[in-house]
Amino acid sequence: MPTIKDVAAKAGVSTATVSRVINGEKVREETKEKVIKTIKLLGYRPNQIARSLKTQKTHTIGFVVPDYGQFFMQIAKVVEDILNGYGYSLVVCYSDENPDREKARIRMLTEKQVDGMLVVPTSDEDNYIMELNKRGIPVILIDRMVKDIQTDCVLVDNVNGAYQAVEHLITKGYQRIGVINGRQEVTTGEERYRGYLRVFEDYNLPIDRDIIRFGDFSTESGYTLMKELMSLQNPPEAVFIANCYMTIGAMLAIKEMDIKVPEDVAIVGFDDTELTRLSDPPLTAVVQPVREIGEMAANLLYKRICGDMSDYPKMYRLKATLVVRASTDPGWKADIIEKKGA
Amino acid sequence: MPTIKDVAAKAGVSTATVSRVINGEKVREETKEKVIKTIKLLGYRPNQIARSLKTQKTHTIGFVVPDYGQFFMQIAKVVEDILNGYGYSLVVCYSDENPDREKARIRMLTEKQVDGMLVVPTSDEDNYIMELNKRGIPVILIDRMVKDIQTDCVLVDNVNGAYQAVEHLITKGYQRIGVINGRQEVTTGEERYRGYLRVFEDYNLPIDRDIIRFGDFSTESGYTLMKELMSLQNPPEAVFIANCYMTIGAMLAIKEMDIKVPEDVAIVGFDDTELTRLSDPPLTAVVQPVREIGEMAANLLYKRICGDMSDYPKMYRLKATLVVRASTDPGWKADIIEKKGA
DNA sequence: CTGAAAGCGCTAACAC
DNA sequence: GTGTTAGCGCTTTCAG
Repeated sequence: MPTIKDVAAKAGVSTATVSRVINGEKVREETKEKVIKTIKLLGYRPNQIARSLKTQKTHTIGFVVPDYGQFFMQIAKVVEDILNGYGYSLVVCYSDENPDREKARIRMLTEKQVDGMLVVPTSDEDNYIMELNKRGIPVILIDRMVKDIQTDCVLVDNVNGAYQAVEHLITKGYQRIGVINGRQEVTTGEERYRGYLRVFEDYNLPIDRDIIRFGDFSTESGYTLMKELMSLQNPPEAVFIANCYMTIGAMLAIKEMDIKVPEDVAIVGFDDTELTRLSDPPLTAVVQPVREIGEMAANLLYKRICGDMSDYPKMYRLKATLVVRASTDPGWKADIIEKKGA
Repeated sequence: MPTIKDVAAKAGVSTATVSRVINGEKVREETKEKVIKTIKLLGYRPNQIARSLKTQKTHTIGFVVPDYGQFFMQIAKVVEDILNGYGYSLVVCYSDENPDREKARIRMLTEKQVDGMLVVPTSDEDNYIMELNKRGIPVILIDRMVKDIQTDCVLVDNVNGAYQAVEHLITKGYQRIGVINGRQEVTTGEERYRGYLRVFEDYNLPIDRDIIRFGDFSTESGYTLMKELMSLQNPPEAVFIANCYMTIGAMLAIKEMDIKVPEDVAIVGFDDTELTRLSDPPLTAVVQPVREIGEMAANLLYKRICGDMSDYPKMYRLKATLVVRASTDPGWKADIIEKKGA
């Protein structure tokens, strides 16, 4: 690998000049051409490590997701595209919904000197986040909030999303509406539960604790809890499930128990995947604006990296949409193919 | 941020000593303790960039996947876990099945000076791969091979996988068996097609070009081609679909056309996802040993990074397994829950 | 407009 | 066992 020195020597200029050419600074046209030619000739590529050491910039940004499932990876994809466009590359790593692991990953990213970070926090406490901000590393929270912390974040209105889901069920005439909640230590989980409760309040309906369950967002928990619910003496007529993995688990349970949807129990899930459309029956679901989430987050982060803190702390609250399908509507029929978003 | 110099000064030793302590080299116990105490006191963290500049090692490895779908992300997860264990971190990026983009990502990783790379090539030609190897950057090919190239790779026996699938169909008594192939410029696509053809040869059955289609691995192509097939005057009785995204597309088409599986047409797909189990009906599929693929690849790469080239070039060929479900067997009934692998 | 030179923070000979 | 010192490859004053 040739270095800037080799280029300088071969071109008969100083390393400073070569550096200037590389960085697009003012250099006499003639000199510039000579340098560029030599660079090509030697196949020279600037050493990013050396450059980073000097400039304190790595042009890398980190993204910590709880898991590598569709929802977060779709976001990762749009984030990566946008950031690539700005000349940054993305390091994605997963926390496994585990605050300790999350902290470890963030620490790793910090040591790698990323210029900024996107994180989906696995807990609503603990604020190493502010520490990063203090250290001058911009961080954008995605999807979930951390309490008592003022920082940039891109969120979805989960209360409203859940509300729509449950209200739809009520409108459809379902009475005993159960819920499989996600992790309450995380704002999405808590907010969706809140949305569920609020419908009952607004409609002045009684709440039955028996059919309210708490899972951990995993497929397994969805499976177990759905089995529990449907084994009740008086099982729910409809169930709202607070995320996509639990919905998958719940559907597996239903399949296994030979229960008819929506005749025996209506289902409304959260998040949209191919599965929602292909499952038997296709699922009514609250769908989140994945592309927008990614765009807002990537652009906001870029703005911060560029030093523009003008509207800090900025909070985006995007709206989710209810998509009705057969799992809450026996008469439903797919007439148009819904295109794959990813 | 304190530097090694600050620590040295405060502890009253030389930077060399501090460095030795950090790197676990022999230092008098007394001195070591003093240094460690100062490190803690100052909250010192070694600057990885500086270290990399000096040692020429970044302790980072790159992974280029065609997409962020379940199959590759499951592999990424096991790879990341293993590599993390060895003190390496993983940068995953996607090529979008596009050779140019792939080249760009590999170039980016090279400039980031990764210590090694895992790549799922998007084409069976073009060998910048060897260039990397020559440059001393170990590369392991995953899932797909590059022709005329001798290098480490972890593959699945696709010919055999497809063979099992189609043979199963024949055993079940299906006669007109169609296929939706993947990209033939990629070894998995080509091999699976080869497996399909070989069954016909072995069983001395006629091949009908009409029901052989070529997609590009995408959901869209699966959708379109399945529609084409089923709109034929004489549609196939069974279809083998060469990857999971196309299977999804095909199932969407089937749903839309109101075709019964397996009564009107039997389906066997490739790769296992929750969808295979939840779709209507659950899908017979060739499942690849995801965990093993990741383990073999990560460990082999680590070995290479450590300078052990003993068995180079090593080629692993793992076996795929056929899992039979209702899409080829009307009598099938799920009795045990198949646990989520990821 | 260009060059000389001083580091960025760390490691690794090489001395002592 | 520990210190001195010369870089790793680049950017960036500061002179000229």
